[in-house]
Amino acid sequence: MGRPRIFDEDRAVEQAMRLFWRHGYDGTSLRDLGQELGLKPGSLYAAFGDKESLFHRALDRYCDGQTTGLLAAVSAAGPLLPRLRALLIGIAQANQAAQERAAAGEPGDPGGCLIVGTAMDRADDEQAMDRVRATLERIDQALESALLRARVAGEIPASTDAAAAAHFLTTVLQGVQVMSSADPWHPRLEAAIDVALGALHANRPA
Amino acid sequence: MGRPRIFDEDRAVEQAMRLFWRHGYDGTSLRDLGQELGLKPGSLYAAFGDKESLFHRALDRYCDGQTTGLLAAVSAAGPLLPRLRALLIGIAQANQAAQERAAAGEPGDPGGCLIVGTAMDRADDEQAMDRVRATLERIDQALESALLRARVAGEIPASTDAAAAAHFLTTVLQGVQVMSSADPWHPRLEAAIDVALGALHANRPA
DNA sequence: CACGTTTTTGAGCGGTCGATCAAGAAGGGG
DNA sequence: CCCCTTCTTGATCGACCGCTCAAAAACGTG
Repeated sequence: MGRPRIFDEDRAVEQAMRLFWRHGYDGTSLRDLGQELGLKPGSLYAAFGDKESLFHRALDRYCDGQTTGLLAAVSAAGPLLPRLRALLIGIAQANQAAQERAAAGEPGDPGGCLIVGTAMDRADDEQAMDRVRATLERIDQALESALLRARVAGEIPASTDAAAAAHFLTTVLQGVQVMSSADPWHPRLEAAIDVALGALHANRPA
Repeated sequence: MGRPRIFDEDRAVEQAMRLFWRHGYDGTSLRDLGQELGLKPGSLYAAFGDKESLFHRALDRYCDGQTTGLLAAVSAAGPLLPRLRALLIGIAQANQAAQERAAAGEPGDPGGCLIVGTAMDRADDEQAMDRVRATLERIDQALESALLRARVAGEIPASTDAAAAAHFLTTVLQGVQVMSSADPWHPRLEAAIDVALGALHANRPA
């Protein structure tokens, strides 16, 4: 009973996520959100509570999307290292494309990374930081299990410390996010990625 | 002639830098700045122009400080790799200490990195992004020349591509900033750093 | 077709934002 | 000592912030 909702809650969270992704938490006002989502303040508050709660839901969605994409890219069949290479270069290319789109005023996914941005300017939002940490942990574990499989397959040396290598890759992944957000695509980043993956080929006990 | 200034402009920029560093651009209001710097709005505007100009000066100071510290750490005498290891672990420890200080409400340097934060949420501030890119470039070049010296000294293989390795290290450095901002210190990050530096020892042509 | 229930709507709350400006205070040059 | 210049001060501007709420609208139900 009662008047039915006119908007799709999932879709609204998705749009809110893109706004927060593009403009950050402080840079996204409730009026921006209301306009983009087609919701007046009253509906927005009835549906999501306050701005922080909506941000947390948007961040959750972003984290889910990122981990899902990474899991798919990493857990597919076949050699792991070429897929890792494609993944890292894909991040750089996505950021380059976003930057060109922004310069041309075209729509599309924002550049940068909401996880990195949240870690940088919402350090005292405990709930958000918990989500960031959990997501980095999931990425780490996905990479570790993929590395274990690659080790069994003989793709990387049997002496490889999979946990250390996984955390290394997670770190490189965040670094690539930062570098490619700051700098438009540069072939050197590709070379840097190859150095990173070469560390896995060549990883040996000290 | 005229009334002399009662505040030290350099010191004011330094304090502004710390505020922007800790709270980000949007999270730092002119009232915060005025209170911390002991300046009323009129003086602030007469001395620095608008908020964006003051931010650019603060960002410049931050970048100068970072590159100076890195140059000192990297261009000293002796083996390079141990110094790189100390540098990267020092970043992680500084972030851990800042996080503990923040939790205890004590003063001190903020955690995180203003360069990474700027890259994330001021992507369309061209002047700021130029400064970020230039700083990353300087870091890159400092690392490259240090690697060239280490190559001559036989510390790393003669076949090492110094430019690629330098960009790799710059990328890892940004990744360490992100990881250690998100997660309190974890021994695994140390292991990841060792994997990264192992890539230099073992770096070989493909 | 009324009724109760839920959602939508839009005005508007107190507060803060970045920025401005006139008036007063504090120096140096004549 | 007075004047001109510069800096400081504090009130204040319009705009926007996150947020609230009463009234209107749109359903299921009796």
